[in-house]
Amino acid sequence: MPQVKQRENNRAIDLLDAAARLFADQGYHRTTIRDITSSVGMGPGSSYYHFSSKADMLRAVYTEGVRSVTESVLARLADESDPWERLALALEGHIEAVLTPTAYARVIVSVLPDDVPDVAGDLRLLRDGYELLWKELINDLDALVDAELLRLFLLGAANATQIWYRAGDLTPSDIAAGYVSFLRQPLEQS
Amino acid sequence: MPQVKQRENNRAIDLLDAAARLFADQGYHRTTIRDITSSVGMGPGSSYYHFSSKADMLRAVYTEGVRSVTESVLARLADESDPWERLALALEGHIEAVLTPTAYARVIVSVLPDDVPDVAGDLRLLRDGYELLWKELINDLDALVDAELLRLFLLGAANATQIWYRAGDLTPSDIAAGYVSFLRQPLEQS
DNA sequence: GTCTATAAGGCGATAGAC
DNA sequence: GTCTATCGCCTTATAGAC
Repeated sequence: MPQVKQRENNRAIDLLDAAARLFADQGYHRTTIRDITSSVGMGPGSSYYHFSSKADMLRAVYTEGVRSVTESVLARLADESDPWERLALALEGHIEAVLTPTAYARVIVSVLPDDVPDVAGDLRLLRDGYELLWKELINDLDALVDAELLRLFLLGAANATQIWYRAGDLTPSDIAAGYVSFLRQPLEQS
Repeated sequence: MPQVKQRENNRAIDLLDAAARLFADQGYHRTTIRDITSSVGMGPGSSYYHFSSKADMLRAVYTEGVRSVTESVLARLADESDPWERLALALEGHIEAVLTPTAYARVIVSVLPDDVPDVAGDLRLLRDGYELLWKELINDLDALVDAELLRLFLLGAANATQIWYRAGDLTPSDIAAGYVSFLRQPLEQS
């Protein structure tokens, strides 16, 4: 399997950039190999020099998506030790990655593993690895609730931003701060 | 446009049942007309007597999905006046509809309007109508927060259950109760 | 109302020239 | 490494028999 060779002046990266954008914008099935190659000025058959199949391109996009969102979240956590502040920072990193037009991480939200049976197992493993990070963040809150349900609640809401968000309204940072405050403060007036 | 004729012994309904199930399970694009017709014992061309196109079937499924989830939510609200209890009941109705294998409402979550440009406008109108109900429910809380963001937060998390839920764990009712309690009570120990 | 056969086009992937 | 041409398959939708 011809993987992406870093550091080389490599057109494979151009292909992946285009694939990530198109997969996120149109979905995997509606995106054709011709869409991807033509958007980087290649002929229809040329992508097969770099990737063995369309599903192989998705796997490469997913891998880079998980790597970059993990890096982005961890970078924000470096200098913070308060668990609730850490949660807010992580959420900000996650939402920003999920909403940034050029970010590969968009695809790990918009394309579900089951959408592409050929590589579903690989995609699920990548997702699962990333979610370990979130299990830790939630556990560190020591909240007296079902930690797993809380994680699914928060991450579900965070990923759903991709469906309704349109630039110009709130910033990803506003959304993250709002979401954490919903949980942190009691909303009920008593 | 040959719409579904109620009260008649009509195989169109069999087709819609199959289409709803397949669209929700596999997505719209991966589901073929042959999948749908063969699962009700019809030949490939016969669906065109009842529906003018595949997108037309999706529109019919969406319409019934919105109608039934609205009905299900409103039924639960009939005898309750406390705004937080109403929210919990509505969420339970919504999540149950979104998770029940035979419910058409699954499709309004799993198939996004933009997935099918041909009928995207119609689908968006149907969704918007349903969301009015939720704007009311959230406003009635009189919570001192951005009501629109709170609605998107809660509904986003509720719809995301469809991705991770597997029967046998929690019930839809457990999930709804948990989600509302996360918002209602302060999670932070101070 | 449903069937079979087929039209018309798009798809992923391959082959061989350059 | 990229091109063009094409294979083989699958798709939605239509036509006409029954």
